[in-house]
Amino acid sequence: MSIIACVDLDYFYAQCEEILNSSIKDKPVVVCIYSGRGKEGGAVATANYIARKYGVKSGIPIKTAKNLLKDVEAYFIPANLDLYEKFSQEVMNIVKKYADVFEQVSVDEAYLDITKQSNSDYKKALEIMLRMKEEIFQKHKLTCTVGIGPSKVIAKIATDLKKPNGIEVITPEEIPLKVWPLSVDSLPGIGPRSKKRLENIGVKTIGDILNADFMKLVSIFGKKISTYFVRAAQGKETEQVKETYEVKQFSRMVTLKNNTLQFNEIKPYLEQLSKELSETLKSNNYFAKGISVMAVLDDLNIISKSKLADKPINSEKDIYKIAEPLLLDLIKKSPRMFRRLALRAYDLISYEGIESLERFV
DNA sequence: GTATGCTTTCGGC
DNA sequence: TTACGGCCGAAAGCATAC
Repeated sequence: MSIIACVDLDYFYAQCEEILNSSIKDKPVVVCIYSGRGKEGGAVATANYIARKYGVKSGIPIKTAKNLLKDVEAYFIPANLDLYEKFSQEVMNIVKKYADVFEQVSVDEAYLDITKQSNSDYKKALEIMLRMKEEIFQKHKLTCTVGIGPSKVIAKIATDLKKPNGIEVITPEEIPLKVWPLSVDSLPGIGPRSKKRLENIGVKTIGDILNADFMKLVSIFGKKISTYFVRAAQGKETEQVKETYEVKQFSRMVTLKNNTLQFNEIKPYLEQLSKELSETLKSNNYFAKGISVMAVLDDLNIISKSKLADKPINSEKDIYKIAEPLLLDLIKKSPRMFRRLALRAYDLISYEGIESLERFV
């Protein structure tokens, strides 16, 4: 039987800032991404748990956060993503050592297959993960939360139960007790929409999924998703921990100074994004075949248009040449003004891939 | 009808 | 009362080929 661990670095961006300046850590810390629109335009990336007690959380406008914290001393810090990336790499290098197979899924989260290390023994698995937590804290003064279970989904759910700075084991035998009473949206993949649809057929908890009429689930969600729900609820979904995590896309995004639908006003932003995206591709040794232009409208709805190039590209000029007609198309069909603009490169090919391709030509 | 591949939208962090 | 980032992966939606 597999034993999987999920490692989640606690309130990561804000914790990095606390480590950098320990004098702030007894106060609310809010890490912000400023848009450049007015002094306080922008959104909250994340906040420490003290700030969360006041209702501050990821995604809310910075102004809202300031209002929630107006009566207390609090720190609002602009995000320093490069710094967090560096912290992440150092910590993940420690985490890696404790895994048979290691998969990083985001800057602050990783899955570990620890079946062999633990000899399929949950008690041993707990000891190993406690040692890992200890090493991370000793070396970086950084806390994380670890969930351990028979599958990725159960490990993830275990993590969510003990945040922050916790550790939780859910053995297969404990799933009925610890997992089935939880609300359906504790299951990764079930958001507000699916939750509502499940509620309509009387399914409120994860355990309810297993008592529901399977054909009814299939009629609502289709066979594939319904099967996932059931397997995941049983702790029997078997998604593997994948060693190599290959990047699939790069994107760059900017908030316009003013909302507009004028091509002449938007053009300089597209040129800038083309330049930045080209630099990102080149510095990571990639070419892209697919280019997509995306606009966030003034009502925050998103429209996008994409196209495959005839050949892999990575120069600013080639990217812009594909992107400009896409932008003109979007402007033509947009029902509203643009607020933000993004440029994405997908269908990536690494330099090595190109070379091996050329050998066949 | 099903498989496949591409485009567009959604949602997590 | 409102206020609103910048990424990413993948699902959903759609077209085409057999």
